[in-house]
Amino acid sequence: MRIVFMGTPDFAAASLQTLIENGRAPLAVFTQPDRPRGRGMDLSYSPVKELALEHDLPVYQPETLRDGAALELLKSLEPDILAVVAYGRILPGEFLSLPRYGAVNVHGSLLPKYRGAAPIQWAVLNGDKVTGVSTMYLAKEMDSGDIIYTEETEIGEFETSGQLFDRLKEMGARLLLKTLEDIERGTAPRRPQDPSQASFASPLDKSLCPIQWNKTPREIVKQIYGLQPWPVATMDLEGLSCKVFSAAYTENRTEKAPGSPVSAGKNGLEIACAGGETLLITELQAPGKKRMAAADFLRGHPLKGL
RNA sequence: CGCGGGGUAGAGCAGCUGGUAGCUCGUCGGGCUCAUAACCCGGAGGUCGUUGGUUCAAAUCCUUCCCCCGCAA
Repeated sequence: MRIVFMGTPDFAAASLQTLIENGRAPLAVFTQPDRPRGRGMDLSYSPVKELALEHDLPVYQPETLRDGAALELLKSLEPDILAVVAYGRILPGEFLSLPRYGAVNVHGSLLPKYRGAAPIQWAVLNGDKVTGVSTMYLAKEMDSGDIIYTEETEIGEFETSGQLFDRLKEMGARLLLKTLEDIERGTAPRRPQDPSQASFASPLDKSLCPIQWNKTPREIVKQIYGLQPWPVATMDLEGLSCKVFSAAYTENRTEKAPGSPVSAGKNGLEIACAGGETLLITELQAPGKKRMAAADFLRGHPLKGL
């Protein structure tokens, strides 16, 4: 089967890796153009490009798919199927209908739930206990195509989006491999999504970061872990906007108003939440500093309110 | 040269309008206590990231390089 792979970030590279390892190396790889990134704004390759180059796969990085050139290029490759994983662009309809088997996609949620850009993060943020990955046929509307396979996994109570991301990218990679094999074999199922069950996972942004202490401890925990590795929950301490990385539940109750410090010690910084419950902040990062245990921070920044 | 913050005892910080360094925690020893992550007394531990310079004198001013971090992508 002649596969053309389209993908860009880490999540996509995992799928590409699995295809290569299992003798399904694509005949060409599309990925987003090199962009300046990182400190110093150096030009860098996407993870997919790095991997493709390692395996001497042809790499194409069109700036746009809509100028005709990209479509001609794809035609010349005569693919049987497009494997699209977090490519970063909407594919024009002609791309989807060109290959014999169409285009399949890996998505980090149990569709139709969490269509869109940040399905994994929203599953964590919303406190879901279970999520998963899906493979589907690409359709014009984002993430609305017919489902081929899904696979579930539990979300750990203190699992970050990043950790879940790493697990799901591997699950997604295996599911993609199975999907491609079964499509070629003619045994792949195809099930339309139930639009009434669809939800949309919008991209994350920094407005989600400040911790609202009038929420419950679990809601805040989910915010803290769901916003990692980016953009990271924040709280104000001594006038500093600190990133918050880890927290633990407590048995304590307090009369203090939500957001008030309740105790500060070697275990961390205890803050009042909704309903008199408290949350223990155990790891944070002050501006310009490294991430550190809350107890370490407290040594150099004794709180006045206690 | 994309913008910015920072590198001072094991840890986290202060000192930075120049005169060989201080706080909290930890650590070691002793004391108190039924007991303690409590308290008291005492001790150890730092070439102040690196290079060169200014100066009678620099952690403190200027300079080279290294490293860490945030923003932005």
